Amino acid sequence: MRDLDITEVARRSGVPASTLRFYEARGLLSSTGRRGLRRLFAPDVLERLSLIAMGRAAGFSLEDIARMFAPDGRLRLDRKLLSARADELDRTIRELSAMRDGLRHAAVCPAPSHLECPTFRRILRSTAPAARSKRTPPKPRR
Amino acid sequence: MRDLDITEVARRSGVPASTLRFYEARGLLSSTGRRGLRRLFAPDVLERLSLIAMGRAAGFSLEDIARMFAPDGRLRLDRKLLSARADELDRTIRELSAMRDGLRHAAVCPAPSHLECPTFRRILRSTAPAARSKRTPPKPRR
DNA sequence: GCTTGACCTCAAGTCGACTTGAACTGGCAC
DNA sequence: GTGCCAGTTCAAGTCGACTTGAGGTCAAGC
Repeated sequence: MRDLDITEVARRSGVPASTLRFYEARGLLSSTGRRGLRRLFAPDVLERLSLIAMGRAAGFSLEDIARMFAPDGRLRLDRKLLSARADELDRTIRELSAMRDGLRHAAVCPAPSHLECPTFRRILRSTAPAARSKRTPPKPRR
Repeated sequence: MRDLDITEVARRSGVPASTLRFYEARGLLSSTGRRGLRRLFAPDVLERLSLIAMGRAAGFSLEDIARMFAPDGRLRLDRKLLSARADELDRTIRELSAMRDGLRHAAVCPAPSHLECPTFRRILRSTAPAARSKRTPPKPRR
């Protein structure tokens, strides 16, 4: 397969050209050359973009992800790092599950004020220490 | 109980004074007066801070949270909003669970390169569309 | 009455991941 | 050969939730 120009990569991957340039600047991607000014990418950039998306979805920073690629472009995963992130996700999942249950309860709880509902108060108490953990849950981004 | 000064609130709640001032500016909190320059807060500010922490943990923005308090300070929860957030959390939890399983697998997978592992490739494929959802997983904050 | 130290205000900085804007350039169509 | 358009660069802006810094003020202790 021929190299793809940046517009083609953007179209096929759904990743905006501005992001592709940004990723290249961050060392996450490399272009194989230019046609005029226009960047060209080897076809495997699409797989690379999937890997990056997966890394992001798993909660790694771009910097972490950049380190997962060897200079030759091969994947170089640190199994310890992956395990640690899995543990982290596990904790998060537990917290979010409790929060989800609390929200569902609050949505149907008949108590006149939520502060009078024992279930609500229990969750409130269990959240307090979690607040100190300085952990922010996922947010949809534009 | 007497009103608490800002330092006392910070000490008891674990929330930095700078954050308390910030929350007040955002309308999430209100001080009852001053002793000299120093802000005073009614004791129930502590419960309010727990509610805010809970809201944050559930993924609401400060603006959302501010709207959950009536002008008189009472809780005014929008059950629809809570349900919607619960559904959102549910989706997130499922995604994170898949990701966690993938990470655990990758951490022990014996395939020489992860790209050769079928499990890894399956997750890679399932992540791709998720990448378009523009959803960022939770990150520990300092 | 003067120093001190903790709080005050307000503007600006931070962090991560991008996006946007201004000014420029080069291949392609005509 | 020339004009257009989609690319290019680089700096700056955005978003949310705070934190930090500079300079000001006040209650309290000596």
